[in-house]
Amino acid sequence: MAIASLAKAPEAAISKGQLKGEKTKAVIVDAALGLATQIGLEGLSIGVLAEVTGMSKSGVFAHFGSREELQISVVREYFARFEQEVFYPAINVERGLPRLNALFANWMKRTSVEIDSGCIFISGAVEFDDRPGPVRDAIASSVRTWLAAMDRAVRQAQELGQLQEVADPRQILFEIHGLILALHYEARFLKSPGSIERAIKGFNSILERYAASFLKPNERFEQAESA
Amino acid sequence: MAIASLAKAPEAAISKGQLKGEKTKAVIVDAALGLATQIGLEGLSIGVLAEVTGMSKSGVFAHFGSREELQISVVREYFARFEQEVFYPAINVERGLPRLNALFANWMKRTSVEIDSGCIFISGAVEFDDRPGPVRDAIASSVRTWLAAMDRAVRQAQELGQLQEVADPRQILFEIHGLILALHYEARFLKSPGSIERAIKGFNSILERYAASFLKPNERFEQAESA
DNA sequence: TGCAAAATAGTACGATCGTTCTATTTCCAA
DNA sequence: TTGGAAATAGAACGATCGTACTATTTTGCA
Repeated sequence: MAIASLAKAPEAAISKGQLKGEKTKAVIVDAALGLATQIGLEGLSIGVLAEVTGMSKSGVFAHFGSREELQISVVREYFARFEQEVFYPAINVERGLPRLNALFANWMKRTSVEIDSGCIFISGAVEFDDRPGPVRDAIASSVRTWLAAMDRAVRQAQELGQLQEVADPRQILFEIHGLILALHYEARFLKSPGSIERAIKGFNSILERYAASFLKPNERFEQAESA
Repeated sequence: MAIASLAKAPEAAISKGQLKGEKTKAVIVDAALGLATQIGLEGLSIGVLAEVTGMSKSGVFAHFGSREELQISVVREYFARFEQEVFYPAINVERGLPRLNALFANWMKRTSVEIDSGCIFISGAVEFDDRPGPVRDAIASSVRTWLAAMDRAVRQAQELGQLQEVADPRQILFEIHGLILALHYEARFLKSPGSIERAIKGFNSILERYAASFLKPNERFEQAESA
């Protein structure tokens, strides 16, 4: 089960039973994803992509029909991997705080990696701020889908009496989102050390502040591994 | 007194006693700033800038000698205005929590405007993540200068016994920075309503959490105007 | 094995980019 | 007012971009 209807499974299904074209398309998207995380979706160029994959410009182009369609494919693939790394492993964890912890832990793990590689949901948001169109829509709906999943986890923790019922889940989510964005900004751009620890500490502060009662030690976030 | 040594006063000193060239340079930088906030520093094009200002491409170009130098001029001008709007009005406010409140209030006010216009410190961070050079340096040093000013305000509040001495100022700053970034992201990109209120609420939560004692009502942040 | 279809390559286009070079215009102080 | 400097314009450059159009090669089923 995907987070929502946005996941397009056939995308980038490496090898197996697919026509040759689908396979090389997956290869191209994979290369494009690597490029886009580093230099942004707007930095993507079909010429460079052709060079990297050892193909001709028109050969690459033919798979997408337009640069915009290529960008959309990259966003979809990025979302699929995000789902795979961050969301899926956490839904096997017990509902409530444990799952919320797992979701945040996975999100942190991915953001930590992206300190070096970059995050399309963040760079894409800046690039397509003021530029309506299908690419912007793809990014925005991906992010909204993910934030909605986090929102559900917060509400479940409330229903289970682990977080205050009166707290606004979207307020909690807003503050968590801020921690991730600050981590990305201060670590990736400003290169200031200790950012990861500060994000973790901030998350624990939020949980403590909204906790229905005092938390047991094992319910606190300690760079926990998730299934 | 500037925040630090970064402010280059002569930049964009409109009219008065300057050679003609300096005046038109200021006009160009002003136009470039308007463009850059919307489409980013990388989106700046000398051709478009010439069109907007009614000059020739080479006429515009001659003032800077390179596109990179133009971008640096824009960053400096942006910082100068940020200083003018956010920093200066707050240093006349009483040290400690009042000043910290004023700094945050002004920062919020500016960020609120930038929900429509864009912020170069945020878009620039994304654009120059992985691109070393003088433009990146100009942005990073501007942001660091501003964050250092905020850091000083937090420490002063601690020295005055208004915030806990044991608290890490950089932790507090990290969380505040996250609120601003979340506001920018969720309001400007996701267009989700209520973001401004959530940022304010988050700021008050931070102050309450780190407060040395219970705060009097007038020390809480309520969209306060600053001198 | 053969043959249509799919996949890839080759080439060329118009546009835009930053930059250079040279000419022209405008300014401003002597 | 004039002359040298400063400011601006004009035209052209090589490079890169996305895309269209036409070969050519490769694939996979009958």
